[in-house]
Amino acid sequence: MLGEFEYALITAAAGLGDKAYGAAIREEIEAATLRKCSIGALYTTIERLEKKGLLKTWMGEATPQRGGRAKRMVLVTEAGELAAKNFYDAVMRVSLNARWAMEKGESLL
Amino acid sequence: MLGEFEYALITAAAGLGDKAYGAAIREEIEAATLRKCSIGALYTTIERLEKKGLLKTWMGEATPQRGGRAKRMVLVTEAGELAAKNFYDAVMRVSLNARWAMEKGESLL
DNA sequence: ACCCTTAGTATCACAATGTAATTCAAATCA
DNA sequence: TGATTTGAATTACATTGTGATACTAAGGGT
Repeated sequence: MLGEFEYALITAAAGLGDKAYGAAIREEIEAATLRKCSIGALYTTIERLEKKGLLKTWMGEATPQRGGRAKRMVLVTEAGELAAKNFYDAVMRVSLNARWAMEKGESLL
Repeated sequence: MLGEFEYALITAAAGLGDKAYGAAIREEIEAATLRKCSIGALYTTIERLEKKGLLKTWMGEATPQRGGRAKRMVLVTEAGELAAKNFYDAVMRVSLNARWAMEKGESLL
């Protein structure tokens, strides 16, 4: 099963589409999470997810701008999307009947 | 931050109210999760959560039925509920805009 | 030409979490 | 008494999460 950070990373990458690369993903995560995302967490996790086949990555070209170093581009694979969906569904299922999950009077059936 | 299993455990215990003890929680988790919950996962996690003040536990009386051994009763503390809520909210926030989280045409705003 | 700043990636070591396997305890029932 | 049943505890190891630190290359200013 995915961990919470892994889930956040996949979701961020998926949202960025073809603009997904390390640093951008990091910003996404911080925005969505409201917490710092350390460099170590980022690249270590990217590597692990790639090893599991949930991401595919490759080095892009360096861009012609100050500091424009080559980027590690990231693509979420089918397996990656599926894993994310499973994580999400699992949390939803567990949260049925949880007080903190019931807002707006939804009965969640 | 809580892990996913920790979240499931707190949620199960909260749902069981004053009937929350090791074995019952385990069944809850398996039902909600659709996956096996090993004994080790259970008690190790209970212990860790208690150490962090998210749960309180104590030994109950042995019940007068075959094998009715004393139970370790579990109560979710305020801090525990808060942590669970935070986990849930974090997942929700991260999942805004995620394709797999948008069902029923909700725009999620 | 040289150094500073900037955008990025890479790695290591360790902490926190997740899980299986195995053992122990106490109570009934035959 | 001893087999059966409910339930808890321990051990050891795998997986995830994270901070600290280092590295690389480009542009800009002087």
